Amino acid sequence: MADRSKRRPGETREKLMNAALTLVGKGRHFASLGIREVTRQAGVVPTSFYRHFRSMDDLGLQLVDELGLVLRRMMREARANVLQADKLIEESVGIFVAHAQANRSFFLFMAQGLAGESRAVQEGIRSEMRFFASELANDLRRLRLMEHLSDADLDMTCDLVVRTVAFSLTDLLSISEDDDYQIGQVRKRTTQFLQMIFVGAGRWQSD
Amino acid sequence: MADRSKRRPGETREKLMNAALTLVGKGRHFASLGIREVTRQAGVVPTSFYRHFRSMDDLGLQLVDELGLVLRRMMREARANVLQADKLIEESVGIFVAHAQANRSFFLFMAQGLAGESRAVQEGIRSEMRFFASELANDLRRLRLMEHLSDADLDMTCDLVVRTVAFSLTDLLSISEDDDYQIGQVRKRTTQFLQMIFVGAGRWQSD
DNA sequence: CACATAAGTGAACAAGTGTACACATCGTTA
DNA sequence: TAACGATGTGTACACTTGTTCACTTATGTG
Repeated sequence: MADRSKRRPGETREKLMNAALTLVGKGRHFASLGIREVTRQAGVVPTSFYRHFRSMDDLGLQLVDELGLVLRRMMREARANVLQADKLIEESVGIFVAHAQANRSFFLFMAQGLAGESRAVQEGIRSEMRFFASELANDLRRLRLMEHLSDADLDMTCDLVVRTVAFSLTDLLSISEDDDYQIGQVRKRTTQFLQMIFVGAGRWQSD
Repeated sequence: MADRSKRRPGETREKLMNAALTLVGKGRHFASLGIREVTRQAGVVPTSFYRHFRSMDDLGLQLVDELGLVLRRMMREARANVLQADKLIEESVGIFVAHAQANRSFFLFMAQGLAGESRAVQEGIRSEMRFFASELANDLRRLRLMEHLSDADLDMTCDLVVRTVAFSLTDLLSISEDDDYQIGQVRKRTTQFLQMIFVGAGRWQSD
């Protein structure tokens, strides 16, 4: 009757995950979403939900996995575009901001999840951030930057950088999607933050 | 019948706000709380809710106001106890951690609200953080610290400091309330972050 | 092709939800 | 004391919610 097209495997699963993201993108908080609401948004009958997810928390966990892919794509692009260490910070922040705009709902979900309801989602996001930080540390080593820092101190620095950027996310996501002026402000300020951190790291010595 | 005691003005109002905080303290997300749920936890009939709040968002806003008081108390204590600039950072972080532990639910609410559902609550918390940062800038000026920084750069630094501390909140709140070792780790790491930032600020020069 | 399995559907139910209304009770002020 | 406004209560209604069950339909493998 309503099957106007053949069934693609995993299609409904995607539809459900996208539906959740869409609702988050519309300003809703993930923790307040219900199964029926999501299925409705996806144009699917409530029962279908259980074919793919055990609960909303489960859906959240699978979203975290996809979030990981988004972050990896972002890193790859950053590595490709940031060739010389000259404008390193400025360009990286630019790429980050661009990705945050392009995948707004995803990053909203991430920001929400950090203080979210599900312990598992929280831990998943935290883990993605740790991975991101460790990759950043690798890159800095590869570029022969901050060579005077011990491994532990470099990790600490990268952790601080990632946190700072993550916090900028909440700024970015709380302003209008196409307020270019404000977006520019956030980018500028974030760049300054990172510059200050790296100045500190440059002079850092363990005691 | 059930009025075993005389009515104190605003008693139910407090009970409702405390109930919401209690639920948040138990791991629930504020955005997922319902009116009935809160009134049940408060031991009050659902209708009473409307005598004090227009909606859940409204309750959230009033919680933000109280949060402001908590923060101000914390600042006052910090100012009283941090006499010499010597161990300034370490002691301040200590006081912060202690307050976060003592008012766990409040700070949980704050961390949630930063990426929360209600625009108004979000803005309220953001505003509290701005105030906090500006007070910090005042204190640093008063202590004759970072005198080489322009007002704008000092503001920027303090903003970064407050963000960093706020992010540590999510670390702190995601670990067990009485895992003293982990708490110590967070305190240590946060202290390092701030030290690195201040090293950067010490060498900072506008360009 | 046949068949097992995965994916989607619709109806149903008990429980929970927000909100409205009319009424009771308290504290205060005239 | 009388009357009033603020606060608390009980009942009711129309929805929404999560989950279950039995059923149909598509897909891929032997």
